[in-house]
Amino acid sequence: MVERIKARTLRKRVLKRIAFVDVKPVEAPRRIVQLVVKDPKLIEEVDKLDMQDLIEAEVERVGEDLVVKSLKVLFKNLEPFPIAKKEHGPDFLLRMRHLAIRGIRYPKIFYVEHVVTWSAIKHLVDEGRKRVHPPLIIASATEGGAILFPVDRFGERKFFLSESAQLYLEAMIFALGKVFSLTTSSRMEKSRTRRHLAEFRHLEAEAADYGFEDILDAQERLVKAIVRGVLEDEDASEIVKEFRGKRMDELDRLLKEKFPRITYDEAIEILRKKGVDIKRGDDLGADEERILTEDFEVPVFVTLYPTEQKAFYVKRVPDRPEVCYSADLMLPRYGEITTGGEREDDYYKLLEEIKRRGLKPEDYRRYLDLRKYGSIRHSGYGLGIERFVHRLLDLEHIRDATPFPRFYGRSTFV
RNA sequence: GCCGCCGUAGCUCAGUCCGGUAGAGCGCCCGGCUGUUAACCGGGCGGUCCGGGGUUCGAAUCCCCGCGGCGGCGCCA
Repeated sequence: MVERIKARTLRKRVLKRIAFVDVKPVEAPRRIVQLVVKDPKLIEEVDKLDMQDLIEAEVERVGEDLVVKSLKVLFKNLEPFPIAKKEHGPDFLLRMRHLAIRGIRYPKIFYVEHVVTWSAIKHLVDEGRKRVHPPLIIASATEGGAILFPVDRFGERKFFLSESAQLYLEAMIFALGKVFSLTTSSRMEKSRTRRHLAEFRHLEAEAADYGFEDILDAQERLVKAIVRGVLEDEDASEIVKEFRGKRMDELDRLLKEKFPRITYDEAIEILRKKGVDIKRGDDLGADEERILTEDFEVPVFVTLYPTEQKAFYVKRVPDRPEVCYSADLMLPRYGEITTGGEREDDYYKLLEEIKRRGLKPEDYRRYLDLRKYGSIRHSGYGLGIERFVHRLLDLEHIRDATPFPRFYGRSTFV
């Protein structure tokens, strides 16, 4: 049976009387197919092929082989493809990212990212959440930091790129109850680490009538739904196995076991027992997070952080106002993957907290209105898609978890 | 904002400590090979040694400044 195939060449091995060409079919570029060429005239043609030429071939299946019967070059490279089969440095691959994504490794990563994203969205919709579309140009900071990207002169005023949709989601719960958004958040954090991007895909959710425990449960369900979705997808599951090597049991346990929940105070105690010089009130740095999670096999929630360490909008624990209803979900040996909590719903307490932190109440007038005109207990969380993929695939650097990464310290972008 | 490392062929790097006329592998071009799969074997082409200044008879190599890249801290998802 002869079939026609349109494909892009990837590698070739040409011998005297036989040639082999690895190609990626146009309609399924993640698949690598080996074509066998025996006809002397066609071998001559194959010898002239460059990587990434687009060919059309008639092939016949002979046993295991796909034997080429005819060959036509539809698009010929004008110059040799710059990306070789062998090793490249990170800088070169970033400069060439628009071409590198044609390779073997990147398509796998971005396919998994698609499955991760889709599994998350499907889970949230199945749970009754509605997807909403918050703005990306904002007037004032969500968390009051100096990390905002300014939008240069939009009219008279200066605006910024959003670093979180949270404040808008809090408004939207009054329209739709349980909502979520998937937007691009931008943060000018001057971070040069393998888990930071200046621009990342931010999945955020907010729900009316959700308390602190409810939102922890919601985050646990989401993380499990994503992992389940990936494992149930045959291709994605295979890719994850390939990237993670033997460490698949960790994912099986993640699905089966309830995520432990320890308080910040308990985390400090654990660290002290492990010989870390730390006391209550201190920040949990990267080292501390790693040491803390090294004995856990599944993600662990660290809850009830000191109020001073968290944002102004987090609700304080009524009989212990020095701590608040905020939790980070930490992955073993990685660190934070989500942060969530219950929001302060009392107008006067929120106003007082804004003033106490030196923020301007007029910048948060509309946010305060959400409490002024009849509020409700509510909670939410945020998850970084790239971080999830980074950890799921055990990638060296988070910048490989997005096609066109932007991060601090790089002067040019593809 | 802070700490550390690096810049040599299209790509990945050696040569830098201890100054003396530029190297390898891959890619590319040519030739060989009946089953390859990072094919293999032989040959060839290919260089502003990041830029500028200084020391020296002589600088890829030592010193200073600049630019670019990489890792980490803090911050965060």
